[in-house]
Amino acid sequence: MSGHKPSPLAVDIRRVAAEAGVSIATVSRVLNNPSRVSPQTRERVLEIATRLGYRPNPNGKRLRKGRAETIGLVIPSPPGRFADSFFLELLAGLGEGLSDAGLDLLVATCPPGTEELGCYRRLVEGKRVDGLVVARTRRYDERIAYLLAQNIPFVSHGRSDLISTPYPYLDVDGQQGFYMATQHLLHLGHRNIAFIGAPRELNFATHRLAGYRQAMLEAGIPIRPEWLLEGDLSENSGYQLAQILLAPPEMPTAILCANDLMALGVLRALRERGLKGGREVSVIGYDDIPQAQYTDPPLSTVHQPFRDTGKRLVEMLLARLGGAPVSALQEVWVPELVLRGSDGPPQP
Amino acid sequence: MSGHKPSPLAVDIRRVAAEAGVSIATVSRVLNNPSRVSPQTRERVLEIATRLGYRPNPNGKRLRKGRAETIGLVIPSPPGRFADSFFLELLAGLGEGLSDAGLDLLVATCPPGTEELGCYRRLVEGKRVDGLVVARTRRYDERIAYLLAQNIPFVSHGRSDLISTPYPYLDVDGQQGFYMATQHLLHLGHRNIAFIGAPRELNFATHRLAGYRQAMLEAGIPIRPEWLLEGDLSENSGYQLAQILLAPPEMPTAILCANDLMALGVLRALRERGLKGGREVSVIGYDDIPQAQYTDPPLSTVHQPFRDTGKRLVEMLLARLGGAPVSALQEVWVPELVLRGSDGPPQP
DNA sequence: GTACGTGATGTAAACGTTTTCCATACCTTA
DNA sequence: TAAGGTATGGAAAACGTTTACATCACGTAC
Repeated sequence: MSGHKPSPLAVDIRRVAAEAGVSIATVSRVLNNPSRVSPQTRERVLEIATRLGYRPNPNGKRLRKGRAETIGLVIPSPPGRFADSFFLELLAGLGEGLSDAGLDLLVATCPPGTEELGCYRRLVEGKRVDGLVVARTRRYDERIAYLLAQNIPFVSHGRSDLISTPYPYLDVDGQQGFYMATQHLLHLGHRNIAFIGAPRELNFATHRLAGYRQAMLEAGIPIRPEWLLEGDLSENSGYQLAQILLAPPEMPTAILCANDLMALGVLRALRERGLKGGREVSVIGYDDIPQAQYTDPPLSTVHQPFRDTGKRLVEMLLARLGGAPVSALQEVWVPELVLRGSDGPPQP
Repeated sequence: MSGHKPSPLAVDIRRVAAEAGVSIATVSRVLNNPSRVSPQTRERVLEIATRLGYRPNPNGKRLRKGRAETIGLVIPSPPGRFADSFFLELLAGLGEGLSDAGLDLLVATCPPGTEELGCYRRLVEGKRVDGLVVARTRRYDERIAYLLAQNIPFVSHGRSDLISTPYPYLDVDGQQGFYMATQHLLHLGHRNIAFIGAPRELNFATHRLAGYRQAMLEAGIPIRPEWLLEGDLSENSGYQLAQILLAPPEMPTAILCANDLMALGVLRALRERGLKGGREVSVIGYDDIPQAQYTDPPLSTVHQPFRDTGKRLVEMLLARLGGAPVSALQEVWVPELVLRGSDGPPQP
């Protein structure tokens, strides 16, 4: 019992050619290299092709061209998937540009126990993709090292510090972002500013921390080690760490969080203690996730334009596939500090 | 300036055959139909194939077999993308089963302005996928109608009411879920239960509403029209509608929300008015998104096993591709009511 | 001893494109 | 008018598989 039969009359290039009274070569040329064929026949073939609803079979094309006409994105295994909206926005941005270029987007999620690199191997060594987008870069990123070694085109969202060979990336400058955020708090008069960071192996963790450090250093304010914590980017983690920070004897007057989710947790902890974010304690997050507008108080944060990022990443990858040199494909964007209600001058 | 060169020595089936001293047909058989070849040669070929790291070129295979070896998922355009974690969990579940089966997952996101059906057309008429997963079904779902008409295998997450031809689906019974939730509230003594629903065209909206209606009917409690609202599933929408419900003269003692995000909004509205969820007003959501555990109070809700759903959807789709009859591929799961802190007996 | 099934392998065709090479006809130019 | 360039289109090879069919050797049954 066969579940489905293939479409009754597959209309292939032969059919179009026959109908138009030309060779298949001509039909192919009309579609891929229109200038190589006379206007009259071009029109005729085109008309017939659309009338018949002809769509070149992608597999034939791919085989002949030796390309997959597909780019890949590997989504890390979900235990540790803390940024849902990030990936979906990115996906949306990627998809948009790709379908315009006639490319497909292959998404692989590596199963929980699996080595992430294995997913990449499968995709590139199995010739399933022409290029890749690498997200959530780590400080030393073996994925990037691997792709460089294989000499396969890719672009990375975020840099990887400890890799010497240049490669294309698009990064939003987390250092700058948190430099601005910290400076803002300093200008408001804060001196006791705590920092809840991200896991060290993630590259942006280092950058955001560096921004905080730089601002504090410039202001001549020493950083208390007990106010320098590291969370796992989950809401709950922010909540837990806030408990530590808010315990006596001395509380910070402001808390900087490496992402919004943790900031949400901090706000929850404040609320439970009857403290109001933005009054007793200022809180600033990073990412500007959708919920950030609706917290109580609305969360001040550093905005990342994920969607635009995705779109640009596609452009860069396309350029790379087209042979553009790496040096032209390294961008660092400056993020924007979005002040809502969760920051304010310190209580006297 | 070419961005990258293809791998220096592509190892194809010919190479393996030559190395093993057999014909390419034999190599192919070893990989696809091992019983057709003698144990000795099978071993030898296998050994050589792995030593050389041979991977059949997917495009050759796909062309010959006339299949895409890919299944598709269309993610709706993000304005209106209210369930981030839903799609990512689903993706994770799908991906897991698929890579085991050697299939790829093609994800298309239709650009904001675009007709969603167009994405489906592109995928199936362009022969880019062998099958599809349809998510977030609508009451009359043109996508399902289209796929049925095209006779292309698919499974749907959720049913579509107004389509007569049977098709494979996996649904979590929202009616049952909210029937249980409402009954629970009734048992607690609530009589004034409001309902914030989802947009009517979404199929689960109808189901969840029906569960509420059924329980109220059985209890002999008339439903007040002013307590029957419809939101857009966003957190903010829940917040706005709660303002209406909480306005004098008379407030409901419990509010049922068609999804957790809106329930979060309701909790926020309560908080702002100094009311405590679960004491003054009970709130129950639907979905059990990650944040639900961490709200204040923790949100009582109806749990949907998205990940398992994704895994099962793949199994069903595979079965369908293998020719299983539709009648064996229709499942309705019973969800689980998860009681946390946001429900309780009504205030006297 | 001939005929025949059977198991193992090879040959070659096909899948649907793109692209290289040729052939033809035309136009230009000396 | 001959020579050579240019525009146009066709024939055929190639991309890397899978699979229908042919071949061959061998054991078995009569």
